[in-house]
Amino acid sequence: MSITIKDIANKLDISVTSVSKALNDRDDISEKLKEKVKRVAKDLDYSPNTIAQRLVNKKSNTIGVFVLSRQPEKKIKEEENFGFKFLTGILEESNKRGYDILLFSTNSDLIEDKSYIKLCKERKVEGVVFTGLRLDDPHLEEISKSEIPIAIIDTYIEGENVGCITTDNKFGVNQALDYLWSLGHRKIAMVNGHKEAQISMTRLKYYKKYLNRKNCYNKNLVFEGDFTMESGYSCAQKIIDLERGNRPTAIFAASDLMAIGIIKAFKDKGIKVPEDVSIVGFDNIFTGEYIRPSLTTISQNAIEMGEKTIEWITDDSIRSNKKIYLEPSLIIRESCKNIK
Amino acid sequence: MSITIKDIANKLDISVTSVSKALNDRDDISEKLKEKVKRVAKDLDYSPNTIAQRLVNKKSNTIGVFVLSRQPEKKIKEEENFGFKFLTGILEESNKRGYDILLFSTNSDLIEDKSYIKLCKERKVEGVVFTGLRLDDPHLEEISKSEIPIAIIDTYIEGENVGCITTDNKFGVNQALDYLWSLGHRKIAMVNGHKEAQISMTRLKYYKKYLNRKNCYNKNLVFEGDFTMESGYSCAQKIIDLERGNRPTAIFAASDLMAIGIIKAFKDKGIKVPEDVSIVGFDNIFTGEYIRPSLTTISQNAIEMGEKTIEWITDDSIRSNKKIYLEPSLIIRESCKNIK
DNA sequence: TTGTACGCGTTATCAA
DNA sequence: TTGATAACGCGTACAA
Repeated sequence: MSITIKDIANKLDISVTSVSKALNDRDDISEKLKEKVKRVAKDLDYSPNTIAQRLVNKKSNTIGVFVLSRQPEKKIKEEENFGFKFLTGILEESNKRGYDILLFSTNSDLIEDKSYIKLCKERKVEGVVFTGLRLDDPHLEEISKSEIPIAIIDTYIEGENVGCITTDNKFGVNQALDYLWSLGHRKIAMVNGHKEAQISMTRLKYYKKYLNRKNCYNKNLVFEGDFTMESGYSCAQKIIDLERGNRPTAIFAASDLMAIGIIKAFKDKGIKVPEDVSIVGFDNIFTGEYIRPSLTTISQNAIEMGEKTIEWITDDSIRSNKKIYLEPSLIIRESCKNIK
Repeated sequence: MSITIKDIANKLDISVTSVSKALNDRDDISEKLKEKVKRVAKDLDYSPNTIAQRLVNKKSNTIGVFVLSRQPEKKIKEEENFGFKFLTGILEESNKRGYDILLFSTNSDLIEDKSYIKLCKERKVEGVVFTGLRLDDPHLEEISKSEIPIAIIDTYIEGENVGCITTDNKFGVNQALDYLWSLGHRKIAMVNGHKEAQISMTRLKYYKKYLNRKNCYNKNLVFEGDFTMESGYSCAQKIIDLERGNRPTAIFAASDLMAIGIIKAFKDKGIKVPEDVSIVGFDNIFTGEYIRPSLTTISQNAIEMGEKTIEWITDDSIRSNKKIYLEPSLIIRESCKNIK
């Protein structure tokens, strides 16, 4: 059995109240007793029972984190679970602020019969982070009505207590397209993520806007993938099947994984990147630097995004701001060519 | 305020005991009352307070997971934190078995003044998983004396309640060397991880054994890196500095990241892989498939390793087995050449 | 079958 | 300055 304050009290023949006060450094207790208590506590290797503390304080000091997959229906290769990237920042910031991180994921079926919110309510978590939330998630309604703060990465949901931490996609898309445009590209295709990710819709919106402004928008050049490499590969095949004259000279992919798939497909057909077609990705994953050609991409700072979620949840003063945008940056590597 | 069983009891004008029994489907209570209670619970959107349950049951249903970095002193790029790879398996298995996952990492300074064990004791976790534990960690002693089960990935520590889940490194090293040997390589260098990782020592041991058996061991061909790409790069420079006649024809690297760094260094010097030198890595990270030449490597199944940690912790029947080995496999790609 | 009383380990209130 | 008592929400012996 564990040592409790009762054991300390017994040993010193004083009340548990005094022990509690001493250990909590309250000032309505003598220094002398404090020292005695602390020494005995150390001797006995006492550690407080946080469960009891949480019960009486009505404060769990815990934040729940859900790492959902961008594509739940498929078996996840761990490398593709983009969500884990945010954990470094989340952990760092929550430790700093004294919160425990309760980690959930929902590959398992078991968890499904309880809603996210139920899971959180039972554990009395004081905030929730979601990554990879889809627009067809059955629990969106519940999320929007939440009474505890919920920070969602890359998805904005209306709700008094929900906030969105995301990349400034408008900025990112414009960076990518400005760059391609400056290289002389006019027929720029987009390989987008699936419709159930809000960022897909956002990125498409700004892609459209940009090209419409330039009078170069062509709806036949928009392809729908699902963020995976495989989907990039098959979208590229469709592009290859286009008539020569209709082929884009550049492709903007909504994820690096898809960009890699696209490059692979082209390589398999003997089409050269960037000589025959230029490609810009999104995410800046590690691999992008090592493929050939290395991938030009829009870089998101995943660590900072993770940190921001915890900041937003734990700091009421910024919580009125429902959308936090982080500026992405363009990483220029080898996958684009000047065709002017 | 949250709804409690007291609220349900009040509403039905019965005792909390009956409510508790009904909700827990005990058989010393009438079906009728059960139904009534459950209906009201649903109406009120009641959810049990797990904190209270845990206090009274003296069971936290929680497993603590520490994701330490292989190289704490450097700023961690998230892509390099190999530890996250195990999370998929850990989460899957713990959900299946009804355990919560409390996630820790120790980049933050704050956490340092409390030992891992203290952190765990306070939270009454029922098991602990470590990844990235170093042999110079100040808390090893404490870990070995733990009263709760501790599963350590890739490190074996003596202790009644500690177990090690690891790759069968003997098998892996032999696979790599057998392969290189079969291609005609006799001068095989090793670029190892740092000494504070137990797997480094293990891998070195079997590397030595193998080459000694073949009468080909040369201690000047062993280089110490620290698993990072940068260290691979600098080890490669030392190899390049060797006199022509002493240069290895093949290199066995203890991590894919180092292998990538090695390839980079060679490329920078105009040395060709695999034409001039063959390379085998370890880990099978995602990027290995996409670099040029693609990387031949020993593949570990990180998901399964994660699963095993939870199995080992929660299933007493296998806990007497202090070492669980998972068989790695050789992934042959382009980075090795037959020189016979 | 139902309910009373107590305990889990801690903190807070208030009286001594 | 110290301590007795109640409370947090729930489960369980035991009594009714």
